Amino acid sequence: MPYSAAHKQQTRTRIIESARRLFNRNGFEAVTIGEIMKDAGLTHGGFYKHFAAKEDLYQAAVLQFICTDTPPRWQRRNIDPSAAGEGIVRTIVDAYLSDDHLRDVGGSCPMIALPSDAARGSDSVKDAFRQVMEMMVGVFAEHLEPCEDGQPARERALALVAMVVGGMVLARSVGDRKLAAEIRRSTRRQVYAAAGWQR
Amino acid sequence: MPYSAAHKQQTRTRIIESARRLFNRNGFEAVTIGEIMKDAGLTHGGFYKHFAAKEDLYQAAVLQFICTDTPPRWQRRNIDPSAAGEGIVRTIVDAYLSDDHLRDVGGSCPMIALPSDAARGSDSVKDAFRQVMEMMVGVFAEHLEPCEDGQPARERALALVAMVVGGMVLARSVGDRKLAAEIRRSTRRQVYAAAGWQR
DNA sequence: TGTACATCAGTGAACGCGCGTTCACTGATGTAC
DNA sequence: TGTACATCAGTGAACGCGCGTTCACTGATGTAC
Repeated sequence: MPYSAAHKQQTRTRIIESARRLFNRNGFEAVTIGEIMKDAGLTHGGFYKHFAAKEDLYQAAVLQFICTDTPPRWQRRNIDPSAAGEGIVRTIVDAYLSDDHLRDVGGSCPMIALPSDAARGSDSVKDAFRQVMEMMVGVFAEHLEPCEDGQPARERALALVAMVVGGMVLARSVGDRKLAAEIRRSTRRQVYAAAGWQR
Repeated sequence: MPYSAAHKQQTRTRIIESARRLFNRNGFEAVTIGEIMKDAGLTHGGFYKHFAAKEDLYQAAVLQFICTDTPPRWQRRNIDPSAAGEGIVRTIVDAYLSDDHLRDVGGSCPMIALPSDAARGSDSVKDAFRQVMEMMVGVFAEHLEPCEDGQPARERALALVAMVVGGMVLARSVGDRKLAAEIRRSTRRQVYAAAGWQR
């Protein structure tokens, strides 16, 4: 067996990483196989040794966000690894709504960078989106204190995720930097109020 | 002057309406000039008598949502025209998060159908997005009761818009109908709680 | 340890195709007389 | 009122271009002896 299985796996991962970054920036349609392969240090023809078709990359690129060993800078810089309990959720919310995340289009969460692309995509892309969302909802629900009014943790987690995703999606779409900052600030305050946190 | 100015204006509007519907369904990139013109009952060559380039349609198509005389069915069926005060906001929120809106991709709000397309678009598309958002924020801020904790009306309006947009964007992206319904339900309850409404 | 071999990841020219845009034209319509 | 004319919205063939995909090939590598 020439070229170890590990070598092929590494190349495949490199292709997916390049694809994720480029898709995040320009969408599924606008990015070409040639661009992805060039970014991965290869030529376009080799693509089909790893994937049957361009579409097969979409799901892999979305899932890469929750499977990667190398989280993007906006996560490393803004998520406090020593946080515990509700602090975990709080530090994730702050990172998610951070200026770093807004600007890091290539490394951003796919729910922010590719929502309308996914909505038009195949069932497999949508399922990848579902997995990303469920992961975030799961972390939120696990660490949020139970609500005194009896609201289920999952319901509250879903609403908080919708809030931060909506805030970032709008901030990215409106263009105006000041307005984008205002949207993120308002969203963060509302999340804090809904979760019963100070400040 | 052959063909009245009104006739040309009508044709132009028809093209924009077709474009808005098709863009909402398939995104800016995937829709062809030929498809749009065919949908408008014309042939592709005539497009350039109305627009200099395909890209010029993007802004017009987004703005059409807030300039049209014929609102989509999910608005007509779910928005109560007799509502007053906070009831106006409540009826808009219910319509926005309705099953009708989720399913009516072609007639949906561009903030739900085209967010990632807009984020990658030109300044003019982003400005159209800003106008759509500001219109919704304006209506919310105008009719929401002032908050006892001193939160500015605009800040609360922005957060509520982020919430309903985020809920719908996620509902459209995950594919699973039941999960989409759960997201919308959780979002609606959180909006109601944040606005201090009953139920 | 050295060598011949088989495998298959990666290369790059070539393919068919459909896109956005152009352009010479056609013919419906408003206007002048 | 009727007719000749000028305008320009709309037509459809044609264009260059770049895409996704294919395919004959090359050559780096692990294995057998």
